[in-house]
Amino acid sequence: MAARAGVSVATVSRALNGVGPVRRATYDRVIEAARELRFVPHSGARSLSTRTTHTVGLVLPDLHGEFFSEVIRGADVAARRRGYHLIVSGSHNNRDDMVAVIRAMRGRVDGLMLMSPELAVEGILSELPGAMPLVTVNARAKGFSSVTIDNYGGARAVVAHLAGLGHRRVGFIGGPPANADASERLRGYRESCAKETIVCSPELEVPGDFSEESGYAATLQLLALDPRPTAIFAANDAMAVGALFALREAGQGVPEDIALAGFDDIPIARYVTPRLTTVTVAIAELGRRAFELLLDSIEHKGSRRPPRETLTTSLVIRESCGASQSAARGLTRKGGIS
Amino acid sequence: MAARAGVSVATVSRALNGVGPVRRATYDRVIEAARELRFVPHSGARSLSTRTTHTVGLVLPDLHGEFFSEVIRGADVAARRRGYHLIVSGSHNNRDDMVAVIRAMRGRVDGLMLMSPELAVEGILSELPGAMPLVTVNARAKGFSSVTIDNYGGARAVVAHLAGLGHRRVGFIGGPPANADASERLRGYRESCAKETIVCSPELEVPGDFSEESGYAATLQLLALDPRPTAIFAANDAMAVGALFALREAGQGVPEDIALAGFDDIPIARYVTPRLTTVTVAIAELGRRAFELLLDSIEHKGSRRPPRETLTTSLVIRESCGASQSAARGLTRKGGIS
DNA sequence: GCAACGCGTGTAAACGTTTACAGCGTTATG
DNA sequence: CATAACGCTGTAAACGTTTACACGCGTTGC
Repeated sequence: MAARAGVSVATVSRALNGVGPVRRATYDRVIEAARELRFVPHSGARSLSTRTTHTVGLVLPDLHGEFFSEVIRGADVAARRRGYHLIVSGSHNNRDDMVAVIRAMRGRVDGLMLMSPELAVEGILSELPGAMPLVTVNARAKGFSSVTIDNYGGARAVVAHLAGLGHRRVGFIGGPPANADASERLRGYRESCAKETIVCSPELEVPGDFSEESGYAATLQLLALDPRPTAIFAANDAMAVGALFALREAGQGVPEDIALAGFDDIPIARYVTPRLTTVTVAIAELGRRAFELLLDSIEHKGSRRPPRETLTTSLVIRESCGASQSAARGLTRKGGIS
Repeated sequence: MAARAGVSVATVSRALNGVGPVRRATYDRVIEAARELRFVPHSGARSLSTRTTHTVGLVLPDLHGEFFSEVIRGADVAARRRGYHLIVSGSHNNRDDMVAVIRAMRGRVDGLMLMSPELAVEGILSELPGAMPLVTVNARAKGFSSVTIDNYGGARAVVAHLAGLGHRRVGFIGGPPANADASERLRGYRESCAKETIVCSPELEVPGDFSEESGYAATLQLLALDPRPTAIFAANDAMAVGALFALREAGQGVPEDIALAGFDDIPIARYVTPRLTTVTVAIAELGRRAFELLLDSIEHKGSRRPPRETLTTSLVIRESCGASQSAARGLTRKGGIS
C-alpha cells in the first residue's frame, strides 16, 4: 500500500486519517492507491497502537423477545452515528458465564453496557481487570453510570389510575424476586396502595416470573380469593396476557367483571382483545442513552462522577381497565421479514 | 505480567494457551500470576499476530421486530458455543451504508453473515477487499454460501391448504417487489394456483410492502373486486394482521365470510382473534445455521464449494381459515423485561 | 547572505501478542 | 564416555498501525 503510493507508511497513515500536514498531491496519490487496492486499515493493528477500538460491548441476560431487540436497536443506531461498533452477547443467566464474557471483551471494546436485572453487578466486576468504562442498564447497582426505567413511577401511575376508576381491591402479579425491575414495580404498587386507600394485603400479591404461564396461574389464585379483587395489575405484559386468557376461560369479562393492566407495552398489548392498558417504556431509548452515557465515560475518562439516568414511563390507557376514550386501533411499524 | 511470574512473554503465551511444552511448576507460576493481576490477554494484539479474531459479523438490513431478534439470538448462541463473538450491525437500507459497514469490519471479524433480502449482494461485494468468508442469509445471490427459507414451499402449502378447503378465488397481498422472500412467496402462490385449478388473475394480486398498513389498504382493494375472493393470502403476518382489521371493519367475518392466511408466524399471529393460520419458520435456526456455515467456511478456507441450505417451513393451521381442529391457545415463551 | 522557521516527509519505536529458532541442561543411546 | 535427542525456556522477528522526532528544503526576516 505504502509502496503503491510511493510514500512511507507514516504518510499513508496521516493521509488516510487526515491528521498532520500532507501535501495535496501526496494526499491524492495515497487516496488513489487505497482505492485501487481496496485498502482498508486493519483495525486490530490500529487498536493495538491507539489503545482504542471504537467498539463497545452490550451484554444482555437474554435475547428473547422484542424488548432486547429494541435495546439492541437503540444502542446500535446511537453507536453507528458516532462511528462505533457494537458487540452483543446474550444469554448470561449465571455469574460465571457473565464473567467469562466480560473478560473476553478485553482489548475488544472500549467500554461495556451491562444489562443485569437479576445479578449483582458488584460481584461480577470484582473479578475483572482494571476499570473499563461501564454503564449498567436496569440494574440495581449503585456507584456506576446507569440508566434505568422509572418502574416505580409507572407502577404508581397504574394503581392511581385504577383507584381513580373506583377500584379498592387490586391484585398484583409480581415478577422474579431477584429482578430489579420487578421489585421496583412491587414497591410502586405497595406505596400507591397505602396512599390511595386501596386494600393492602399480602394475599393480593401473588408471585410470578414474568412468563405468560405464570400470569395465567397467578390469576387463577387471585380468582379463588374471597373477596375477589376487582382489578389485576401484572408486573409485565406477558403475565397480563396470561391473566387475560385465564379470565377469559373463567368467564370473567374484561373490563366489566375485572379490570386488567400490565407493564412494558410490548407490541402484543395492542392486539389482544380488549387491548391492554399498560405502561409504555421507550425501550430503544434505553439502549440509546446507555450508549451515550458510555461514550461520555469513555471520552472523559472518569472526570465527573458517574451519572445516573432514569427514563420516564407513561401510562397508556386502552380498554382493559374500562377507561378508554377511543377504540382506534394502533398500527405498529413494519414487522416480519423485510 | 511476564515479570511477575519471572518468565518471558513467550512462556506466558505458551502456558496460557496450553501449547508447547512448559514445566508444571512454571505453568502454575504463570497461572497464579495471571490470577493475581487479573490478567487477560489483549485480543487486539493477539488478532494482529494470529490474523484471526474469533469474532464474526452479522449485518442486518434492519433491527425492528422479533424476526431479527431471533436471528441474532440463533447466531449468538451458536457463536458462543464455539467461542466466537458477534458484532451486529443493523439498519442498512442502502448500498453505501452497507459497504461502509462491511469495510469497517476488516481486521475486526473473521467472516461475515450478510442478510440482505433487498440489495444485490454481488454489487456490494465488488467494492470490498479480498475474499472474506461470507454467508448470505435470505438473499437472492448465487455463488456464496447461503441459508434461506423455503418461501416457495411455504407459499405452496398455504395455497394447497386453501384449495383443499374449497377456495377457488384466492387474493394475494404481495411484499416489496425487490425483496427476495417476497418474490419467492409470490412465485409459490402463482405456481400453486396454476396447479390447483385456482383462478389466476392479475387483479387478485395486489402489492404491499410488508407493513400492517399496506395489508389494510390492499384488503380494501381486494374487497372491491367483483367477484370477490373467498380467501386472502398475505405474504407476511404483519400484512395479514392489517387485513384482519380491514375485514373486521368491513363487517366481514373471518373465516366465515373470507379466509385469511399469513406467513412468518410472528408471535402476534396467535394473539389476534381469530388466531392466524400462517407458515412457521425456525428463525433462530436461520441464525444458527448461518453461523455454522460461516465457521465451516472460515476453517476450511474455500476448500469445498459454497454450500447452500434451505430451511423447511411448515404450515400452522389455526382458526383464520376455518380448518382448525383445536382451539387450545398456544403459549409463548417469556417476554418483556426479564 | 544567514538564521530561524514551517511545511512535508521519512525513520523508528511502541502497542501486546505468537511462534520459529536457538540455547542449554538432562537424559537416553551407541 | 561422547553424542544425540529431548524437554524447557528465552530471544527476536513479525503482525499493521500511530506518532514522536529528525531532517531537508523553501520562505521569510533581519
